[in-house]
Amino acid sequence: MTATPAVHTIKQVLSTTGCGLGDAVEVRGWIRTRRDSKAGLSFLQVHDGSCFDSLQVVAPGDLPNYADDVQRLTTGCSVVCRGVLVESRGKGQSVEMQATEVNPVGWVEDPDTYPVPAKRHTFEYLRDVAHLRVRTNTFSAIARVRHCLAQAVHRYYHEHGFYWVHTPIVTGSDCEGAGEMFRVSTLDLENLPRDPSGQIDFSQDFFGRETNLTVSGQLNVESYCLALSKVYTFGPTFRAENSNTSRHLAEFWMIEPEIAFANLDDDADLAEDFLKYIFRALLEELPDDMGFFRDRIDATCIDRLEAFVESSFERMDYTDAITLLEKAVAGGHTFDFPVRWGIDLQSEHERWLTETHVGRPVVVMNYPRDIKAFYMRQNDDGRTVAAMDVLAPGIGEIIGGAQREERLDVLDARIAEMGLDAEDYGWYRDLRKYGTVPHAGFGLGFERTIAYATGMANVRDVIPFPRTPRSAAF
RNA sequence: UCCCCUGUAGCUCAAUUGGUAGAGCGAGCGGCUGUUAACCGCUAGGUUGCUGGUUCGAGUCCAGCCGGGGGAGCCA
Repeated sequence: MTATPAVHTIKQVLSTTGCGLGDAVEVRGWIRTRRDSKAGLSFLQVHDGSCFDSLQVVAPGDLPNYADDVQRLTTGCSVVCRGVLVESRGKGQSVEMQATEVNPVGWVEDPDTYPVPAKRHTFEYLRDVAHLRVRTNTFSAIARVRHCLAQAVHRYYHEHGFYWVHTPIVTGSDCEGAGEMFRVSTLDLENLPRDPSGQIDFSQDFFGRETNLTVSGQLNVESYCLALSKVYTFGPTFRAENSNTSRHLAEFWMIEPEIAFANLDDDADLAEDFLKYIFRALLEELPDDMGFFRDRIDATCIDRLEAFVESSFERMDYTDAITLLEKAVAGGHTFDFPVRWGIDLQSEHERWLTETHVGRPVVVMNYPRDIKAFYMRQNDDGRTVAAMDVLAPGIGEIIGGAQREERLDVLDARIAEMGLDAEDYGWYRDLRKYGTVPHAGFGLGFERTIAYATGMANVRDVIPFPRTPRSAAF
């Protein structure tokens, strides 16, 4: 009576960790391809998501269910395989399983209609079958990269003394900045309650007020920063902007650290150190997946990340960036949008700075106050604020951050100047009344980070189930 | 929201000045093979996104609608 073989992941089997050649093991997964040999055996490529590579399972023709089961296996079927690990006699893998049992678990009922057969597909098509696209090489690799980077984010902050703060998903609308938001309501859309003046009566809504999905955890995380010193959020955020680009999602994940007793330079230091840390982790932990992206998606992605973690970010003042752009124009370069001090940098300007002029990430700092948000700290020159954007080649703005205005009188003046109602910012102003300190933070778009790291061209393909205008299937 | 491109077999694409809708891949069957982007043969598979218009005749031209992609703006 042979003992039941121990269950192993394909990652363990291929790296012979916890098992070795000659061991009897069990693996569980899905068929990628089946190749029959009339020598009387079949080769099954089995993947289970534990690593990039699949395991070659050699099913001999004398298995009792060879004709009834093994030869009917098609791409997508799930199986439990038992057998002995042996050195492969073929090329393409060093270890394979000589199977003693191949047990189908779930069949593909009609191989002709299986949405992801073993052939090339466009990413556009695969978005229509997002529930199955993760069975492909590309999307399982993306899932592992996403996990790796998310773990690295938490590890970095944990190791550096930051606390992860769970800021709310549903927020009162008062303290949010500009930008379209998704309303959260339990009111009956067919029969909205009205007050005497005919306005919708939100006092009858679930929260007794207007509420929306968060567009940023920043304001909330500032409050925790001013008690815990170093904090961050990492969670979903929602923008109802009708943005149709390869860089925007209606639902995306954002990382927002906030540090107390800190200025804009500290903020830029943090951004640089943090990004290098997570990319270094990715290069070290997922060489196989990154190798796939290099070979099939973007030949330069590994070189780019290696250069990224080795070189220092270029830092320049907005004013100097404008001067550089003006010199480029004087030298014959043409932009669609004119360059002058005071404009917000257009995508073409940012691309020129990071791709053409510098060739690596650039931190642009100290923007004109008139084009930035009310909470950004005013500089002594009276015309700029301590804001920064990190621009990366190929993806554009990846980080937006600022030192926050910690002086109540200056903040109030700014609120009034922008036509906002100070009453709406009561709790936020309290943070300046009671033990205020200089503090700063930034927001990093997680999907843009993944796209940058892998060379994937569209953020819709680096999140499992993308939400975009007119698209929320699954 | 604006500009451009686009919609033909399960998927990726052909189809000349408007004139009988094709191929590759995938799938099924057979052959061959310790195979691995396999290879060879056969077979199945289509109201050409929808609605209307022009025409003897529309995949092709026109209008509207719907979907997809790229860019811009906004931003992360």
